[in-house]
Amino acid sequence: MAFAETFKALADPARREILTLLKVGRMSAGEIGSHFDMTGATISYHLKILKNAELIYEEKEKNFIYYSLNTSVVEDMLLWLSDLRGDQDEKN
Amino acid sequence: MAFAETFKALADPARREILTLLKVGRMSAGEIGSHFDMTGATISYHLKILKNAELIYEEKEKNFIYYSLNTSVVEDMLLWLSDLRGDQDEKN
DNA sequence: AATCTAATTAGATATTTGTCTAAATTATAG
DNA sequence: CTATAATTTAGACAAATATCTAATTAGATT
Repeated sequence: MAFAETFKALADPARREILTLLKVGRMSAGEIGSHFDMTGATISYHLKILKNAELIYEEKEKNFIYYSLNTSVVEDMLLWLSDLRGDQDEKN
Repeated sequence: MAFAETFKALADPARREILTLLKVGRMSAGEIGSHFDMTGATISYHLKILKNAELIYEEKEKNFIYYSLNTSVVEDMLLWLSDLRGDQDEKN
């Protein structure tokens, strides 16, 4: 179970920012990197962690790699937190 | 804004376990510790991180310190994730 | 085939994190 | 007011994390 990995992936601000960027739609690694003051290698490192946590997936196309958000794992986080928060709002 | 702190607090499995224990009700530091194979000092360290993240709060009573879950910050996490997940289920 | 481009991998390193033992704190109970 | 109990704080340290530069891989274009 990769649940622990997912929480750890979410713990870094750069990675959360990447996920926010991907809300709009898929983006190449380079495009993602251009939003940060970090080397491509570092971006690549963060993308790998997000990928391992199954928070994003990649599609290779030409010589670009496009990344997209995988909301189904976000769904699992929501359930865990919702359960933690308790029953005061059972509609989730 | 302690939002980043909260995600980091949630990243550790022992800390998530502590939160789960507190779902049932408040518990003293020692009682919490008895559920783990760690020294009291280490439990204290984790409690401090959860407290700084405002995921729990403490009440001193006699010579015990009782910890309880603070669900309002959990609520903030839920909102962030819900927004990330997108609009396919707007009821939250 | 040679070269250029996008991205990743490898290796190094400083910082952060989780853990321990030992000491200090704080309140209760004799 | 001293001894005990619950917890935290301090200091040390190994492991994990985030970052960089340099090298490598995989495709695309000429």
